[in-house]
Amino acid sequence: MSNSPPIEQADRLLDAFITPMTETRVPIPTLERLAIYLRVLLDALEAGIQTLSSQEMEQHSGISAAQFRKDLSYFGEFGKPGVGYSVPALIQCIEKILRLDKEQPILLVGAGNIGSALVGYPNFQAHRLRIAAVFDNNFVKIGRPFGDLIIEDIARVKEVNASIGARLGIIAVPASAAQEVADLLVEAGVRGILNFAPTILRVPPHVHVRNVSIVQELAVLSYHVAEETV
Amino acid sequence: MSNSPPIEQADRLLDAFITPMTETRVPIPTLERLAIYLRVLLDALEAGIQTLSSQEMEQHSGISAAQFRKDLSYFGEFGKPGVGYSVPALIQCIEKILRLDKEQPILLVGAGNIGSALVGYPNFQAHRLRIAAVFDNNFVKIGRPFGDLIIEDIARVKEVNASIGARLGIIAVPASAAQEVADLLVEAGVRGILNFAPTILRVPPHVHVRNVSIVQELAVLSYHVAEETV
DNA sequence: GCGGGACTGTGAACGGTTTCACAGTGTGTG
DNA sequence: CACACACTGTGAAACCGTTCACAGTCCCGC
Repeated sequence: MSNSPPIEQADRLLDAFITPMTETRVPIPTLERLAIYLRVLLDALEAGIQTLSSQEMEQHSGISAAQFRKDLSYFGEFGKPGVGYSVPALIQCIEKILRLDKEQPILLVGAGNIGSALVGYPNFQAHRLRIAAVFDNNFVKIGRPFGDLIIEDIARVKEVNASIGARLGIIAVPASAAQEVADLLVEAGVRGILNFAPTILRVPPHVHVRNVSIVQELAVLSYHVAEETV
Repeated sequence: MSNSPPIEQADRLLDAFITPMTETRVPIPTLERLAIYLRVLLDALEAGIQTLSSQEMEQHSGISAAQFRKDLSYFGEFGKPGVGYSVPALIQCIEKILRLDKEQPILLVGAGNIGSALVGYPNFQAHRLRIAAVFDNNFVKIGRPFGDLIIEDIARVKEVNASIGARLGIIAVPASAAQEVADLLVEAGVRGILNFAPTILRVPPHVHVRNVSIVQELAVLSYHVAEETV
């Protein structure tokens, strides 16, 4: 897998994440930024850039150079003083940290509009995120094709995931059904849920939930655009 | 418009937002939570609940009672000691704070999968968010119907918005076109942009941008689901 | 092989949010 | 009318994340 010039550095880097450094919890904002760095790095790679300094990262990502270095310091040492960061090596490191180095199967629940947008989403592939199965509770939809997949009965989610082994799930159903779906996903072994439904999900402590709320985002913007008028 | 029991209180509350209290900037996390409170309150209203304490809000929203009270304190005093908060009155207040009390027209750019999901999104209506026009640059799509609307040429966005007067825009186009679209939106008078494209947009300081990145969300979850395995 | 320049990694200072704890206030009851 | 109760609103403390600034390291040229 990739014999980029600085082999030994790459190996050193790839091992780094194994040691979770100290016992320090990694701040969630840091994880979110990691994904941004990765995007910039992938663009840089495409542009043929081999090396990047934290200064240059600041220009491309809008995140301060100090922040970038601090974020990486939670996981190890990835740069060379006087030079910067090897683009391909750092990509591999961040991918490994975020577990995007191996394909991540994902269960999608809800074969509606949002679900359609997700299965057709082109950016998943670059990050090895793959929607491995689609579920719905509408018997009219069950059995129909959906992208490359066939819509399955949500009642069978545990059964289906026994062979897939996905740890991530996406809930794209109406709010009224979301909690029920969450319970089924958890029972099927899912540990991380991306929730598009406007509800607070109750899940066991070992399950992580992230909510995507378009209305919430627009509400914050709505406040800001008016603020400046007053 | 609603003559709920505590009329005089409602009026007192509605005036409160006019005074931006002190010069204190409202924290963005507070604004984000405001939208969550609003959702809980609307659910409560539907369930016929007239009064809510900060304790009950904590149970329904997952946000601590102290946080809830502190958040509201940025805008005024909305509760009655010993009783709690009037649900209908507080709904009106938060709507007014977030400028969701009057219809907010929104320009949508990108008539693809995400765009489809957005025009069909049922939750917008409850918050008086309305997609007032849809644009694309693909001449095959221009002129076609899209939900209740007709897809217009992105080149005409300024012209079209002269009559709509929207201050909010949504970018749902590929990353390669996002910056160009952002520039056009800003020129058309948009002050707040919700960006679905995986790029950092450069905009003038008076324009607010919020990014929605599904990949980023999944990346954070991906980290967490693996973390607990080690 | 040595010196200068460039850039990283990180402890310490800073600033902003969240949490705490309690004083203040309205309500209902006897 | 007075007391007990319930709950709010808010200064102060605690916590966390960001920013700063510099010591340490590496590379390159001479």
